[in-house]
Amino acid sequence: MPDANPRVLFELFKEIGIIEQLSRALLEAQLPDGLIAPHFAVLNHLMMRGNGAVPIDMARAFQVPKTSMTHTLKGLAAGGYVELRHNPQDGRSKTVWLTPRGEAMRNETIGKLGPAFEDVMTALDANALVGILPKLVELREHLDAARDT
Amino acid sequence: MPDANPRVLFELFKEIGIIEQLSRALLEAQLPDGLIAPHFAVLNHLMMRGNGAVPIDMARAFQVPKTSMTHTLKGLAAGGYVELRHNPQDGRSKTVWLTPRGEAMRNETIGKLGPAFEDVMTALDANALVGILPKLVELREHLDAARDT
DNA sequence: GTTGATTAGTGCAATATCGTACTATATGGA
DNA sequence: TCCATATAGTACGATATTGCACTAATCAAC
Repeated sequence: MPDANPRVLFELFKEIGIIEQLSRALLEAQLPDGLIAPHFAVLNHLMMRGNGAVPIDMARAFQVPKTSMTHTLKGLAAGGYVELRHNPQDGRSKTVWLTPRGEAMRNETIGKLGPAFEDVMTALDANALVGILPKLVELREHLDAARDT
Repeated sequence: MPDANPRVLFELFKEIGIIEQLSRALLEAQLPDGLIAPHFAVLNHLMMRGNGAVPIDMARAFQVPKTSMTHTLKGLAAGGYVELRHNPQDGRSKTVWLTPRGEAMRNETIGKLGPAFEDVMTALDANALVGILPKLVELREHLDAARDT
């Protein structure tokens, strides 16, 4: 009979916290100097979800305050990785656009992570690893829903 | 045939990052004003691993710089949750001791988290959730080992 | 024992996160 | 149209994180 005590959730969250820390370090080791994980997350978001996103929408997607997003975008723009343009639909807001430099950096970073990622996949039984993803998604969705209540 | 492409690791780490963020918010909502997750982690560590730990050892356990540990301990000591004593074994270092106030606060915080944790356990099929823990431990251990190379 | 190298802790500076307050723009109802 | 309310972005201040440099204590080799 498995241990279904809520106490194991502490273990689960502790492991997740450590993995987050280690994977973030792995990513940031590949990023250009001065850029950190949130910068990369924005580039990736623009790439996957479409260029020209509005800052407030990204702040909501990442669940960070809009002031944090302002700061992150300022860093990316200073490095020439994104370009901020006026939003023709709404004079209060802007739109964020990947530059070729930003797109290239994002792709190179992913490429640099390849070997480490392949290491994980071969060392840990890829199928079993992929198998836990749905459960993590479920957990994330539950926490996300509970956040409002 | 499952998707064993290393790309799914991005998904995995992304979910883990979000869960870390949400669970940290859940914890910090229960902590006294001015205390955050690292403070709680120290109290918990002293409780589980034994009172009187040396700061540098905790810094290593949490894989944070020793300056960060100094800062965290200063906050806990200012609130009266821990007490710093000289280390009779080593004049360079100190030892960290839970106060009754610190122990009580840690226990109360865990108590306050109970309902939310039980929600998760009932909503998500506790057995399946517990089942992913070994795989997460494996992943953490692999990343930890790869950190040095 | 003396001395050079190592280690624990902390002050300081640079940057990150985020709450508050403010400005500019947009929206919705009279 | 006009005006009250809401929203997007940012400046600013408080606190967190962390690298560098320094001090004090320890350790190791002689």
